[in-house]
Amino acid sequence: MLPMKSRYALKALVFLARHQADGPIPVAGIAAAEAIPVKFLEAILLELRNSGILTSRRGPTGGYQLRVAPQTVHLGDVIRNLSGPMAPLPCLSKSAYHRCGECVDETTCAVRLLMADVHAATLRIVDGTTLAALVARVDAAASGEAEGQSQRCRPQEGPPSAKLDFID
Amino acid sequence: MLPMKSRYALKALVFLARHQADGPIPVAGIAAAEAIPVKFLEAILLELRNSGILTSRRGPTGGYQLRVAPQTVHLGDVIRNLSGPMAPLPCLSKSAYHRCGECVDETTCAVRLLMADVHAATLRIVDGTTLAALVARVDAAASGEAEGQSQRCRPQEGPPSAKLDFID
DNA sequence: TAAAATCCTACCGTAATGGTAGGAATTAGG
DNA sequence: CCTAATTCCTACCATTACGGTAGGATTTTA
Repeated sequence: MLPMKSRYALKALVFLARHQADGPIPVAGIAAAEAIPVKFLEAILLELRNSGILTSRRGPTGGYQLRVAPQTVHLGDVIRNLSGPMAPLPCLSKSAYHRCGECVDETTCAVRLLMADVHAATLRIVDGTTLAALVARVDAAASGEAEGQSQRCRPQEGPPSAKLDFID
Repeated sequence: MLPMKSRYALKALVFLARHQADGPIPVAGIAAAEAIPVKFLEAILLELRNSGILTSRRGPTGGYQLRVAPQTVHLGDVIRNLSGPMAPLPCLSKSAYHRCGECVDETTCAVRLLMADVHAATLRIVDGTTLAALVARVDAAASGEAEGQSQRCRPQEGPPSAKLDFID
């Protein structure tokens, strides 16, 4: 299960990406629009700011704003920042690796071999999708809704991305 | 994180698949070979038996044994049986669906659109891999270890599997 | 009948999750 | 300079899931 923290963060980021032009937006506004507990969202946006993806301004007319372009925000990094590594096994995490303890031989561990594929597939999606791409996809879902055409997730142009070095 | 319950189960099943010819194998034997807490494994194997994938015999010379062919055991079902549905969001689970509560419009929910892909990719792997295939892969890893050739997970012959209806 | 095994029920400590409470610091507008 | 709106920061807390353990009842073989 993706933790609420990450769910709320993604929702808030999509919202902020949509309202880039409107200047800083207060937490209360986002919370109301997305039905997220205010104080909880407050803490989440603070973390996102401390990790460099948001800017904030205090006082009246203050609020949060994207610091970087939505095209440069990789969703995997968002999830990682808030909820830690996503590896399904400790021995598959690059950033927080540690042996499984019970594992007799890591290179021939059945569980590891299976979950390595799962992990790789997950990373390819979450790290291969940017905030901009996600917003585009939501738009596509909104307009294509009637015709029922569910579209793919990566409408990103350019060469199929130069060897991303996925972390976790 | 894949729960220990499922990890242990997968290890035990691989072990049992390897020792199919040896008749029933007592819990203590598997636990010792795979470094799994005995009483915990006891409970796990019991569940696997109740779900129909293992047979048991009591008393001396008793133990556990595969009830079905390893080619028919889909690893996704094993995980589901022991640890419940794997959907990363409640609204993506077929077997335990329920709305996210905070979700304003489910069909245009950004989080859902993203995680749907992750979920699908995961199911394609865990439900597309059988116990037999996993054992084969471990063997491949064991022999290919020196040459360092990491091989793919599905050496299954036949057409690319007739529309599996993945559950969770 | 003794020993080896499965089977079953109950319990339990620890950590993570999903928040809430309360207030301090900053800033804009009047 | 005062007030109100906002971010920022520190604590706390209830509930649940996880990863087991304990103890014994039941079955079966030798």
